Amino acid sequence: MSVGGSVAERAGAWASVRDRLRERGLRWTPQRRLMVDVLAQTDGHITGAELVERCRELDPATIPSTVYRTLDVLEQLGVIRHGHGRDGREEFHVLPQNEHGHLFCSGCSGSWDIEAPEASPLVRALRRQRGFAVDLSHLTVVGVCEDCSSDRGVARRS
Amino acid sequence: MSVGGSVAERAGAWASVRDRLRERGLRWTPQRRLMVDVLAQTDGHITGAELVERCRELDPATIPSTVYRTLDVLEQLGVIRHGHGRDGREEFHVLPQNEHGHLFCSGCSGSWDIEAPEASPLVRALRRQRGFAVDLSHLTVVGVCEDCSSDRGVARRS
DNA sequence: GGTGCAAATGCAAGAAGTCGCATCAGCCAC
DNA sequence: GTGGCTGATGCGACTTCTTGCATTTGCACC
Ligand SMILES: [Mn+2]
Ligand SMILES: [Mn+2]
Ligand SMILES: [Zn+2]
Ligand SMILES: [Zn+2]
Repeated sequence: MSVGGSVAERAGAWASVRDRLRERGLRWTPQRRLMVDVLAQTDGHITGAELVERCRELDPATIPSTVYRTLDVLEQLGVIRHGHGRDGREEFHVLPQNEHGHLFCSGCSGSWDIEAPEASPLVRALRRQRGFAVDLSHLTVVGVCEDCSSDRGVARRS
Repeated sequence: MSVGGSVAERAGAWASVRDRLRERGLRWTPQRRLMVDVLAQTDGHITGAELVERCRELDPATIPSTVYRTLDVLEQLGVIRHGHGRDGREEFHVLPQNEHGHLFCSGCSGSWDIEAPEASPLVRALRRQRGFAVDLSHLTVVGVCEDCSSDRGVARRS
């Protein structure tokens, strides 16, 4: 399930989490409420460890295993989606306005978003050749950026 | 540095590791010799944890931190290259005959290789638009395969 | 064959999760 | 409001990997 881009839709998505859980026979607990509060104030990306930390600031009794399990549930609801950062660790896209992947340079550690139009050559090729539907949020491409390859990855430009 | 595809080139690449280390002022130790022996008998992919285990079978005194540090060194020599598996953990391509990425279905847990021709639409688009050189060995694409999307990801076909 | 320096190792502590299990508590029915 | 079912939490053990530091050892040079 995807979430729309307007401010109202974003606010609505968070407000509806409680009801969406109950519809599925799942429960609305103080721990989940805290996590949703923190996520609603988060823009862009967050790792599990970062979320544990931010929840602990508000409630020091926060338990990591509960946070990680709830992240799984929230992803099933479609309110967050994970990709993988430079080191392969999961990073959650929090209500992404526009679905995107990530591009990392292994030379300079730079990173850029990959928007849908840029990914479409791959997405279309896999769809046509295999009927495979690529998850763009989950796409992480690594390589060497233009600056780093002309620098040979080491020298500083003048 | 990339390694060729013939049997002779593969054997040669392993045999030259000792000299390639020394050229760089690095050392050839019993621990490194063991790891190279194990890797030379490995086809395809291996994780750090798997390599630790296989080294321990031959030398129970094997220490994980030594293995992980040596994997970094061997990757710098170009004799292995890492990508990321389904869970984001590093997986090392051991003397890959043909460089390839991986495609994972999140519905059925299926996986397939992505060979260069299939990746070339993405590789060319990023090269043209950004001058970015994609590392195909490092590419992991996740999504839903044809069977899983026609099944709605759950039903069994008749 | 010794010597010395820098690289590598072993070890221990810690980070980031994951999992099983006993206990707790949301929530639906009454 | 109470009770009870079942899902969620807390907790502890474990996995996989990382890092700092003291100690060891490869190897270039003589
Ligand atoms: Mn990587
Ligand atoms: Mn993933
Ligand atoms: Zn760069
Ligand atoms: Zn599938």
